[in-house]
Amino acid sequence: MTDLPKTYDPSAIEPAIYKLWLDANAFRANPADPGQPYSIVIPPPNVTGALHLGHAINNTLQDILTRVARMRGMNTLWVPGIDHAGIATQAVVEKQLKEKENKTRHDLGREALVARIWQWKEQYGDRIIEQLKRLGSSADFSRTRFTLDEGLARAVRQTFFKLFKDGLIYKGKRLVNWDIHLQTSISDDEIYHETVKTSLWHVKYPIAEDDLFSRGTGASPVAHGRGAHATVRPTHMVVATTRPETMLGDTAVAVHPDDPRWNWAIGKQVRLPLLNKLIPIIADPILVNMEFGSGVVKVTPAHDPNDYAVWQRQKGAIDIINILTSDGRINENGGPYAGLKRDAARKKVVEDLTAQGLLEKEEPYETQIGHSDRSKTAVEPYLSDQWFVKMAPLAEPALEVVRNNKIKFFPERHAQQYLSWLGEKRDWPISRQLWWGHRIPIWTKEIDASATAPIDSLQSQTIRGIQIIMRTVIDGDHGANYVCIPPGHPDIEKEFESQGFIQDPDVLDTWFSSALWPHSTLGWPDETPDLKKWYPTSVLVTGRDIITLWVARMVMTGLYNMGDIPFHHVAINPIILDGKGERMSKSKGNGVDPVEIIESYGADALRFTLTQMATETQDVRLPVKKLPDGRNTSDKFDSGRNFANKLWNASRFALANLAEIAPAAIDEKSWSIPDRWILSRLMRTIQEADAALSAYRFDLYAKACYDFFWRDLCDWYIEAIKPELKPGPRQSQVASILAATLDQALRLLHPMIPFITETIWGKLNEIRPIRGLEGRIDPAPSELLIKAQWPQFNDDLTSEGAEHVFTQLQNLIIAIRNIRNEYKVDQKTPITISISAPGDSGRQILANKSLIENLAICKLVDVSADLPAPPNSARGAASNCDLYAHNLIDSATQDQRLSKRREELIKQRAALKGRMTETYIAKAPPQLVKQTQDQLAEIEAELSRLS
RNA sequence: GGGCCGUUAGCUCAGUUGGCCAGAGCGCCUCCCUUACAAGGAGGAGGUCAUCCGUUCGAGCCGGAUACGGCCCACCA
Repeated sequence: MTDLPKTYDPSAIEPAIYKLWLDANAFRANPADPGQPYSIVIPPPNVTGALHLGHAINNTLQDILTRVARMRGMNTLWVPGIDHAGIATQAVVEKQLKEKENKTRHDLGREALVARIWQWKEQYGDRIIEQLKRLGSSADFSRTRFTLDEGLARAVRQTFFKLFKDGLIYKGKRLVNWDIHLQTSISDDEIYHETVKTSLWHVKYPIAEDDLFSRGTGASPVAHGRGAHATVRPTHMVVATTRPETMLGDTAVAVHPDDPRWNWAIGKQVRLPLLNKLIPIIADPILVNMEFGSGVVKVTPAHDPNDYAVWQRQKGAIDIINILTSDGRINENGGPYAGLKRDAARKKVVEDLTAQGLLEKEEPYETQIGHSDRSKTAVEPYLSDQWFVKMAPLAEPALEVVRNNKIKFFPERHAQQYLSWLGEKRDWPISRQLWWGHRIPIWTKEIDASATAPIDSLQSQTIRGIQIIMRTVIDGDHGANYVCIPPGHPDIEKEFESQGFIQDPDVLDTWFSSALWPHSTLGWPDETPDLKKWYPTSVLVTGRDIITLWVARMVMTGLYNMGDIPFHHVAINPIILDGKGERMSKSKGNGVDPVEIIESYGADALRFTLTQMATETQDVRLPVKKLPDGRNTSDKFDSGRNFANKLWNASRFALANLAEIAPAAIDEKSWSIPDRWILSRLMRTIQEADAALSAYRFDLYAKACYDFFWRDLCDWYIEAIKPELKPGPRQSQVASILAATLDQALRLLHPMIPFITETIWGKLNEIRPIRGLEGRIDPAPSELLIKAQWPQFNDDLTSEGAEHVFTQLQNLIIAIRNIRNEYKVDQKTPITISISAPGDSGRQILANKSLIENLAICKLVDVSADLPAPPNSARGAASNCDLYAHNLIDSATQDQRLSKRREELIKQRAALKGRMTETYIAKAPPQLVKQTQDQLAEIEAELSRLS
C-alpha cells in the first residue's frame, strides 16, 4: 500500500510513528557515538500536576532543537525528568489524606507519609512522561530522572557537604515567612501578595509617668507643628498598625531622630498597653518616615521584617520577643491572650483597647498581604532556626559568566533580571519543615555552654578514611555540635546517632536539588562518560518566571561543583495567556489542556501553532473558547491543523505523480523559470530557517517553512508544473525537482511537525528512494526522517534572476485573475488577453506563455511593445505592462476600475513628489534617488496611458 | 517606589541595520464543491503603526515625555 489515506487523521498515525522511533532507538544517546555533543536538560515539571500549555510550548521548542541537532549529525541528548516539588506535593497529599481519611501527617508519621507520597509520585510521574510522549518528545527516556532519586540524593549530599566544609552553610535565627497551615518556612519567591481590605488601628501608648515631669497641660500632639517647642508635651504616643495583636510582642517604639515633635522623647519609655510593661523609645532614621502618620512606629522585631532589621541594627538596645506558636496561636509571652488564634487575638486586643480608651480611631485600610503560594493562607513573619547558604561567594562568579557573555540569554534583555537578582546576594534559606524532600545531612548534639565564651569553629575529622566536618557553635547560653557526613556512609551516621547526635528533621528547599540538575542528571558526582560528553549543556529553554529561582542557582552550583557553566545559552520562551491577557490556571478555569488539543487537532497541529507563537515578546495571548462540554479550546490551533492537512494533500498529489514517473538524469539546461525559482526559494528558506533557529526565533522558523511550502510550493510551483507532469519532454525534470523539493521540505518541517512528516517520508521512500538533484542537492538516503540529514544550503541554486522574472510573472497572473474576478467571468472560461509590454518583459512573457495561460486561465493573443488598446477591452496593469482583456467591456465596471487605479497613482505620485526635495536629492543615496525618479516616470507613463 | 515588556487591520501577532503603495493567520465580502486539498482555490475590503515633541532628506523602527495595559522586585507602619 503506497498511497496515503485520502483524509489526514492524526490519531491514526501518531501512535504508530512514535513506536517506530522508539523501536529504532532514535532517542537513545550514546556518549561513544561520533559527532559534536549537543545536550539539553528538561526543566523538570512538578510531579504535582498534569502538563499544561506552558509545558507544551516549552517542550515543543526543546524537541525542535533536539531534532535539528540530531539531523545535523550531532551527538544529541535530551534528558527528561520530573521535580519532586517539596511543598506543593506534600500539600496535595496531605490535603487528600485529610479529605479521604480525616488524618493529619502526624497521625500517619514521617515514614508512612513519605511512603504515601512516593505512591502518589509513581502514579502521576508516569502520567507526565506519557504526556511528553504524546507531544512527540524525542527525549532519551532511558535517562529519565527525578529530583529525589538516588543519584540526585548523592549529588545533593555531596554538594551540601562541600558547602558545609567551605563554611558556606550556617544555621541562624531568622525571621522567615511562615506558612501556618503547612507549618513550614517558605522562601520569598513562594509568596504572592494580595490586596486585603482591613483597618488601620491608631493606638495610644502612654508615655511613662516618670518621664513626663516637665510636661505642661496634656495637649494633643496634633497641636504641634514642625519646630514647635515642646513646652507642652503630650501624654501619649499614637502608633498606627494593621496588626494590633502583634503589639504583644512590641519591644520599643521608634521615632525619627530629626523629628522635632518627638526627638525629645528618645531614651524615655512608653507603657505598653494590655501587658502593662515599659518599653524604650528609640531613634531609627531608616524605619521611621517623619512624613507618614504620627511619626511614631511600634517595633515588633519577632513579627515584622522591618522591625527585625531594627533589632539587628540596634543589637542589645531592644529585646526580641516571639509571641506566636508554630500553628499561629499566641504563646505564653502574650500573657492573657495566650492560646488564642491570631484572628481571635486581634479581636480581643481591639476590644480591650477600646474598653480602656486607648484606641484613638479605626479607619478602613487596604494593604498587601503576603500569602503562601501553596496553602493560600496569609504568611506570618516568624522567628525560627533555619539553615542558610551564603550567597556572596557563589553569586559573584555566576554574575561574571553572564556579564562576560559566557552564558547568553535569548532575548538578551532577560539577563538583566538575572543580574539584578543575583547582585543582591541575599542568603538563601534552604531548610523546609517538611518530610517530602532531601533530608538535611546534619547531625546535631546540644552541648553545655554555660561556662564557655562564644565559639564558632569548623573542624575536619577523619573516620576510617572518611572526612567529616564538625562545626561547634556556642553563642551565649546555647551550644551545639553540628556534624555533616558525606553521602554513602550510614555506618558513620549510626555511630554519631549512638553518641546522641540527632539528624536534622528538616528537608532542603526543592530548588536545592533542581539547582544541580544539569550536572547531576549527567552523573555527577561520578565522572561519567555522559558528564564528560555533554557538560556543559548546549541550551536551557525555560520561562522567565524562574530565571532567578532556578537558572541563577544552576549557574552557581554548576560553577561550584563542576568549575564550568551549566549551559551556553538560555532561551526564554513566552508565557501563554488567555484572550484577556490573564495567566491560565485551573482555578480561573481558562486553562487549555494540551492532551485535549492533541486529541482533536493532533500533536503536530498543536506543535505547529505553539511554534508560531514562540515570538520574542514576553507574553502571547491565546483566545480561549469554551466548548459545550465544558472543555476549553482555541481556534488558534486551526492554523496548525490546516497546515498539516495541506502538507498531507500536497504530498498525496506528489506521491501519486512520482509513482508514475521514472527518475531520469538531471538536465539543468532544460530548467524553466519556475524550476529555477522554486529551487532558489528552497535555498533561501533553508537559510532563513538556519538563521531563525540559531537566534531561537522559532516563530520565524515556522513562518519561513509555512510560506515556502504553502505559498511557493503549493500555490505556485505545483500549479505551474501540473501540465508538465503529464507525459512529455519535461516530465522527468519537473518530477525530479518536485521530489527533491518535497524531500527537503519534509526535512525542514520535521523538527516542528514530526509525526506527519515521518509518515509521508516513509511513503516517499517507497515510491522514490533516490530523489536528489545530482551535484546540487545530494542527501544521503535515510530510512527514518528523524535520522535524516538536515538540508544543506547550496548557493549554486539561488538565482536572483529567476526570482525577479517569476515575481513579474506572478504579478501579471494576479492582474489577469483580478480582471476575471471583477468582471465575474466563470473560472472555466478562458479570457482573451493582449499585453503591451516593453521588449524585455515581452520576451519573458512569451517564453512563459503557457504558464500564464494555465495559471490565469486565459489565451494570450498579442504581446508586443506599444500595443494599442483593442476595442471593447477591459484593462489592467502589472509592473510595466498594460493588459487588455478582449470583449469584456462593461463601462460601469471599467470606469470604476480606472478611476480607482488613477486615484491610487495620483496618491503615489504625490507621495513620491513630496519625497523628491532638494535635500533628498543631495543627501539620500543616489540609487534611491534614481529609484524614486524611475517610479515617478512609470507612474506618469501609466497615468498618461489611462487618460 | 525601582525595573522590564507591550500598545501596528475586528482578533492574535510579524515587521531584522530608519528608505519599494506597512505584512501574515483567523474573521469579513464576492465568486468557485476545478481531476492533491471546501481543514481548499481565486479575488477583494480593512491600518492617520496609542498620543505629543525631537533627531533626520526620510521614523512603525532612533531619543525624550505622556497615557493605558501586563509582569517582576521591594513595600509605608
